[in-house]
Amino acid sequence: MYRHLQRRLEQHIRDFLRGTYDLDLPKIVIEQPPKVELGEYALPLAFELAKKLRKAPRRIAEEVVSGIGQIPGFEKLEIAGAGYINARVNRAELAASVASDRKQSFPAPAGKVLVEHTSINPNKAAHVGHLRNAILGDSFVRLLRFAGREVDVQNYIDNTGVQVADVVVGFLQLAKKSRAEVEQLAAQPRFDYYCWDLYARVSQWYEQDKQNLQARVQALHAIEQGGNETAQIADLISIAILRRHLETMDRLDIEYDFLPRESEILHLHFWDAAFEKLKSAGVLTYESEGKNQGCWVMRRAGTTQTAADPEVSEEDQKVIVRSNGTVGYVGKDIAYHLWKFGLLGRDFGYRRFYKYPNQHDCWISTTNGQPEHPHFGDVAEIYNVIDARQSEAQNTVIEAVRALGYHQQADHYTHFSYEMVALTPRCAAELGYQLSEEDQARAYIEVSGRKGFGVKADDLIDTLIASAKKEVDARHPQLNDAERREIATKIAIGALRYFMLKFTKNSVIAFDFREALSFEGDTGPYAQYAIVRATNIFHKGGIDPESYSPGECDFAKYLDANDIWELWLSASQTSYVIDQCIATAEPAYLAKHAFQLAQLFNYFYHQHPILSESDEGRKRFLLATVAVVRRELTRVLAVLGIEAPRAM
RNA sequence: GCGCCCUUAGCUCAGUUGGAUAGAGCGUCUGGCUACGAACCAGAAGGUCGGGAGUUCGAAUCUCUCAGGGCGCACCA
Repeated sequence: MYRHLQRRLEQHIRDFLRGTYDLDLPKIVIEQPPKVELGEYALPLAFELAKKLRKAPRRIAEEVVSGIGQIPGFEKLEIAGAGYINARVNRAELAASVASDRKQSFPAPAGKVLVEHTSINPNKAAHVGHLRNAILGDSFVRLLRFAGREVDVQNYIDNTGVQVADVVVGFLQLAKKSRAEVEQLAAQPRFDYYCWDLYARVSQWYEQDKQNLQARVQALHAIEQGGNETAQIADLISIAILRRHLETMDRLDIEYDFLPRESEILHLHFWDAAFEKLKSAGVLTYESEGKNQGCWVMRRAGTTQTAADPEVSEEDQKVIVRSNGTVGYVGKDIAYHLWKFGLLGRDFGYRRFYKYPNQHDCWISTTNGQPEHPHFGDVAEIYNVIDARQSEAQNTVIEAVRALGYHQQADHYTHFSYEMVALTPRCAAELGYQLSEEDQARAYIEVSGRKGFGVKADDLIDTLIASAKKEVDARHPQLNDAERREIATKIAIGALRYFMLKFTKNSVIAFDFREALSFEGDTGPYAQYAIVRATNIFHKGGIDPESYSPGECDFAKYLDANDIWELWLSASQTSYVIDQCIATAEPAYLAKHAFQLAQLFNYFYHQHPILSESDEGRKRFLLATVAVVRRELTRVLAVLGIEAPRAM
């Protein structure tokens, strides 16, 4: 509703400027005044126009205010300070509209959106860094769906790469396991933890003697070729670990629609199709001499062509096809992304792989698939949730798409980049890792799967649940254990998801148990608690919060109070904030909004006793306020993937 | 060496399109539960927005420069 009024205001301003000054500004800045007393929208417009119109800002503001006339939904425009134009909405009208939850429909852009996230190498347990990726990605999916977009969620599985090969080497060379034994181990509940340790052991083994790296090369070869025992073991491992990852993410309500695997990109020859296009478009060039002799290369993203040297210098070359004829990761990624946009002319085979408790099917790629399957790919926009370290590789893929002439697709290819999660030295010490003096002095230390250094996702979730459970046990002894566990789980998920979302994407998270385990202040449970409080008011009053309607309610009479009005205003902004989140690819703004709404509500809750209110009209109004905040906060948290428990 | 990112209160972070007195949480100190449950609320202390220059009516935000930190720059993925 807030968003709707803002657009209306903007339109009236535009019409006025065009009619009076014959001006068409590229954008009209509309913001919120520092205090609600000043109004709901602020326009610094007069400052910008002062020079253009050769008039004092205040004078311009006066002309706008007196000339613009009545705007539906608005009370009036006012001049403030040196020339701000503040707009006051009709509070009662806006409140009535929010209370009845009237939706202003905005048509969503056409076309499907593809969000790729998680994409963990299927060779070890997921850790905190992967959680940030998955939670950011899943929340963005929810944001898009809230805005009415159709979204495909994909999780790319690199099942034929070095990392899987390393664990295969671990099983064969270090653990001396047979295929049957690996199969048995893979059926164990925490097979991913076993592999976590084994992977670290293999990495050490390589360091002990560089000769050992031969084993990796051989395993990698065998896996890529397929049809042998090594490849079968690799497949066994990657499938089992993948299932574990899906289970871990399912604990956080994160689901996927399709799991494209590198093995199919290889076996279905996606690269061959892409290679032909890239060659004929001249995107790739063959190097007949120099250090990249015998390779097909393209210009690395971020490097620029100079007039003096139109050829791509060796420094700026990215090898796409190696001199032995095999294609590297970036090449496969180009092919994969042409498929995403429906430009490759080939498709995966599909089969069902995983069924979520809600009956939703997750599909996986295969060479010979089922005839009936959903249509994946062929989308209008893509978002790749991949950490910032890979931005150069991502940009190279985008540039390849662009160089093939697909400008529109390249413009709708977003590297949803985020910074890593690292551990504080204290956290590392708590986990029992020995740190060098140099590392101890750092603000944070990068997690490393190779070193087995990191906090495993399931461990973190378990710790959070246990910690929440202790609190719930103490606060709600009357509930049975299953009920308390259910509540604790929701609190734990709320805390974790919020923690990963409250930081903006380009801030490195220095992970620390103390902060992540906090349930107070700027946390998920704080917002959940506000909902529980709101619900309790209704329950104590014997009213159903979902169906509550204030009936005749004189909003105008009660909304003069700025503190309560601020709460209504904030509650009306959900769609507006969500638009901002999508436009900037930044879910953190919604987390901030949830916190602010909860904070305003808690203040209100403290200031205004409701059930004991003797004035019936005022009581209805206060209950309507609670109902609206509860509804909006629940909605906002749902977009963040957080649910409020029944009690806290 | 080249490229990208970061530097805001004791700590951890917001500040999206340049705009009104730079905000939160935690921590510290003070106060508030006979309850719509205090996982809460109120108040206090705490800032040369890394340094410098520039653009602008206006800069934490844009440009340049210096300093410090992080991450990339494989015929790995």
